[in-house]
Amino acid sequence: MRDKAITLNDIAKKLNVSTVTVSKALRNHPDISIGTTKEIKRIAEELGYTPNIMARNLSARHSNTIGVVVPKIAHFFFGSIIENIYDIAFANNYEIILMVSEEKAEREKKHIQTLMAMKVDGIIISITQETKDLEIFETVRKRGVPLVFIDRVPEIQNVNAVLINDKLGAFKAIEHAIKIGYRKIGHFAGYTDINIGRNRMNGFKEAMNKYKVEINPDWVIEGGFGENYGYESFMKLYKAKNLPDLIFTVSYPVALGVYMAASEVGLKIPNDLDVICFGNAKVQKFLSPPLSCVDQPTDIIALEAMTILLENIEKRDEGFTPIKKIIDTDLILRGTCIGNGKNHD
Amino acid sequence: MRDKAITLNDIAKKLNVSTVTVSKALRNHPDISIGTTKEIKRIAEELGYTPNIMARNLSARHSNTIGVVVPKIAHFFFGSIIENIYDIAFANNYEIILMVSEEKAEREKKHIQTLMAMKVDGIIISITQETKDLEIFETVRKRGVPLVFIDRVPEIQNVNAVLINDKLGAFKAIEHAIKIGYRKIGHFAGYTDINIGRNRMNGFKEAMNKYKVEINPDWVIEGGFGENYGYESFMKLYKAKNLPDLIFTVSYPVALGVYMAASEVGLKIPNDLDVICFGNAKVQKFLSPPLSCVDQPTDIIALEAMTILLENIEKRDEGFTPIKKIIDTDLILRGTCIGNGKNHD
DNA sequence: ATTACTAAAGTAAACCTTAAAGTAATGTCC
DNA sequence: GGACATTACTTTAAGGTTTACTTTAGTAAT
Repeated sequence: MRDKAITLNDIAKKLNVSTVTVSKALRNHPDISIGTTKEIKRIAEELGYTPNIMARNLSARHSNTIGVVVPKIAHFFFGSIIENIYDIAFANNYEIILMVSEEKAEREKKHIQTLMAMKVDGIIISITQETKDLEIFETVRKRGVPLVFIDRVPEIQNVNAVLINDKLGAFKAIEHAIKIGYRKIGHFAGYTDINIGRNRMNGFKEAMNKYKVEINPDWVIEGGFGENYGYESFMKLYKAKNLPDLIFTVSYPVALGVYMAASEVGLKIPNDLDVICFGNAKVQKFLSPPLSCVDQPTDIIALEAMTILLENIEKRDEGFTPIKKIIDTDLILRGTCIGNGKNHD
Repeated sequence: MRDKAITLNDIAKKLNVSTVTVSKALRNHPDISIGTTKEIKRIAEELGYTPNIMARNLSARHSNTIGVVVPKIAHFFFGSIIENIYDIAFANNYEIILMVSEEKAEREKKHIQTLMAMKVDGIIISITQETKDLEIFETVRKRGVPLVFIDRVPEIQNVNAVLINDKLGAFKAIEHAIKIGYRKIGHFAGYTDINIGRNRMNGFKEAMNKYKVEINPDWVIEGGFGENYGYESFMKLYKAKNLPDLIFTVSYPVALGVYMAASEVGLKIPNDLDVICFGNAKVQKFLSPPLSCVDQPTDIIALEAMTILLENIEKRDEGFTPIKKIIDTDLILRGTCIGNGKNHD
């Protein structure tokens, strides 16, 4: 059934030259005369030769491949970052091996091991919300595999990281909310075990403290980054008849959960309850009402991460000092948190 | 800087056994005694051995890897399918190499070549909207690489394909629209060069014909699957003061473009203009109004595709007869196209 | 005519793993 | 006690490519 793949050797035999000559010719090596090179390329084309990348990589001891590990993929933030990473990789002649951890630390660890076994030239990773065991990252470092964290970073020093200014972003959102009159502000905070959750929480607190607005602990709920968590947290407060006027959510899906819950119980956003979230997705402007948010520029994150990684790969034998980039956010105001809610009774 | 990676040989030397003994021991081969196996595993662990997958694959002449090529990734439909494919692959001990063609045929071709060079065991692909040159697929077939098309399929016979029943899905939507009273129905049809566009168009026409509703050619516009195309098509009709009462869009992003344009010019959906689309995304229920649609079950598509592919891989040397699966759709009615628009003046 | 160099190739070895075949020591059976 | 199995290894070779080194023939310089 399966045609045996054409190898350098097949071409060599056909032309009565050595394998190495063919290998060199196809790579335009000056050792080989122009005539021979042409002839070899002609035959290679004719036979439909494609190099065996596994053999090439084994010989070259690297793979021209970058591993990317993300917790989720059917999610605008990661989808968009990944797409940008692919573009840059493609332009630089790298292949991407994408792994999806599904927010599971164990799976993440396995993926990283696989990537190292595949001899990827470098790794870009955004860790799961439950990643606690940091040994694997130490192993990566020991092996000298260039590594860049994006967005979600574990508590280790001296690593490359491209981060969002989560604290300032959250601060800006809450500051704005207070300025337009809100006082009863809640925060659905995701996991504060992880940097993004923790820093957004800190930004929230800092703004509240700065403007001397009391934080009601009932309104600050931790749990996760997904829709269901937004839904459940809302319902918990609703059943307790203890809703704030504005909820600041740690992510866009959490806000979506709130939207869904609110519509289910007949509360109107932004009039009965207002929402603003961290994280921007294309569709937010199509929601009812359009959801205001703190925007994280995914293209810049991807570009910075790839730039650092490619540089590290190039200089891998010299060693390098870790780079930490912190990307600023913009507050995007749409149909929520703009002063038409309960702050204006 | 970089620790040289530990190989089988390093372990072998340390224990004064042969490389092959180590290789066998680590794979629990019965040739090796329990004691030796234990000892070898202990040392392997101690040294932090990870197998070199490239060497293993070169030796095994396959890669335990599946290539996936999609036109887009930051898009709910593909994101969701990919996520499902990853899950199934992970459960079956396969790695996924994901390539994103960005709707560019040339890039797609290059990706497929790369995947073959990487000796992937099989390929799942959804082609770009501009793919015309089918030679590359013939090459894949010749090389005996198992291949499954999903959703978007080129015009070739005897290939594996998992398709949506696009025609019937579109028919159902239009039939429903006519039954609730719509007569002035337009269709933003994407590209009809490709099966999904063509079949949805056919379903549209068939329903219109069956119920003897006239098709106004001005309202049937081709162009693409993205938001901008929905936006522009709408604006074209709006400026010509020639809008239908209902627009059936070929994709969910196109509908989003219509939403955006409509809100920009101050038209209310569904009252001034109604919309229904092909394709479901999680967020549609959060739109204003919630967008009704023809649902494509991404989990089933992924499962069917992977099932066919894995079977093909297993039986690759025996040859196999191509399988074509056609997945049925459901009409999901939310806040649009439910009989509260212009059909009811 | 000898040395020195260059162009265009070839040979050997390495990358790391695995399958297949071989070996030596021990055990089993009638 | 000779034929045959079994156990626990080892050796050899193969997978396809590349890098480093060597060879050969021809040209140029002295």
